[in-house]
Amino acid sequence: MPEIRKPQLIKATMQAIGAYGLQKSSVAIISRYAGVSPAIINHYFGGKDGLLEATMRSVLRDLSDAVRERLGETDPNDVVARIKAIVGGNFDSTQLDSRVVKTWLAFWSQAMHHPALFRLQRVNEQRLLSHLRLELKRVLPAERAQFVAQGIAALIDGIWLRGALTPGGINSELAQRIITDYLERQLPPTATLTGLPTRTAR
Amino acid sequence: MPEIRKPQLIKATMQAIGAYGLQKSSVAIISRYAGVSPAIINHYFGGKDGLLEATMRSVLRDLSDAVRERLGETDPNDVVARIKAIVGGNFDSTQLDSRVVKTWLAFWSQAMHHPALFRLQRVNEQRLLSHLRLELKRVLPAERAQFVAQGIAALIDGIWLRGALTPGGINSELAQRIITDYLERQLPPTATLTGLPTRTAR
DNA sequence: AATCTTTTGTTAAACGATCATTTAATTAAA
DNA sequence: TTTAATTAAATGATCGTTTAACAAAAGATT
Repeated sequence: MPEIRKPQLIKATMQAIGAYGLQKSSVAIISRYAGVSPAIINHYFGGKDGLLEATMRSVLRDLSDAVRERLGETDPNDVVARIKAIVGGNFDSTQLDSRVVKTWLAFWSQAMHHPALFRLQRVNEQRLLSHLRLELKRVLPAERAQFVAQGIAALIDGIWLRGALTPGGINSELAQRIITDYLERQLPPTATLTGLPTRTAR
Repeated sequence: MPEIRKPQLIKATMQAIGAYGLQKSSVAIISRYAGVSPAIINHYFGGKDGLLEATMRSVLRDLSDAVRERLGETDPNDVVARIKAIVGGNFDSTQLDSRVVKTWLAFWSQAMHHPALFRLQRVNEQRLLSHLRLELKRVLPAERAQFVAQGIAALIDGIWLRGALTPGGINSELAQRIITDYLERQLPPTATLTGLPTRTAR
């Protein structure tokens, strides 16, 4: 008895949001994408709200997995490489899919009026910040590490947000170039020596 | 015959979005905030969509005015001061109001599925970028100016987006400190001499 | 093995609520 | 007297959810 319906409905939710937006993604439309009856949403998720919350959890987990996987392939002592892994995970191809981007943005604005979603999103934001701060504290004073972590986090979200509005989507390569450039200018000159050669051009 | 209803309804729209979110802001709720009949929305805006578009135009104009006003009080030759003016305008107190922030975010996610709103938001994004690029080109090579402008724009949007999710709201002072720090590290050493003393601590 | 019973998964249909918009009437202004 | 502003009420559509019934699978009893 493998649970086939739940992931099926979550996928259908993202498809619907990608195509129609959250506002117009009724249970009728979502269930049509999944090829099932609308009533089944209540059976498995207790209602539409439960489905939306599960969908958001799924998106958050995908992001978390992408970051964790890249961190796992990184030398634990190479601070620059680890920060690049975190950044790269946030611009992973799975996160750039148009349906995922639209789902993210829809939940972001929805979260402000929905305590359950608000908590989820906030935990996610704090985790990114603490990941970054943890690495930066190895090469910067604590206060400065916090400051730079906020800068990097803002760059990630800002580039992502602006890219969501760009017809061509997010330019992952440019995004990482901007953030790497920021990072290099914030690190003390000695810190970069332990990492890979980071300067790319010019 | 001063047009009293239109601004009244636009204000009511932002109040409703701030309190209930865009999804639950029906014409009934909005008109209740304005103390008028729901039917009047169609009379003045041709429908709910027209009201939403007018509301977004209003928000965009307020931002544009805040930036323009600050630029007007700035020495045309002081590049650093002018960029700080642009940044400061984006973190003007009128833009930090909770209802405005929620309205912004609601429209941002709505824009992806609404061509009229999409165009408005995109024009706004491009204008910020070109303002920044114009100033930066006076102290940096064109290609580099474009690069840094994208960084500053991303920082503005990213800090603003993250602040929207923070219980305490946006920390305007910290926001400007992060961006100023970024700017200083991007400018050639000579360029900062024309501006005010910018280094704050440490 | 075969039949009966129970549980589980699924749906069609109906429900009341709410949605944006239109119509027709009323009030106020010109 | 005409025009403009405003509304109450009605309209049809769509919303999320519930109910009751059906189909399929699993277990239990002969």
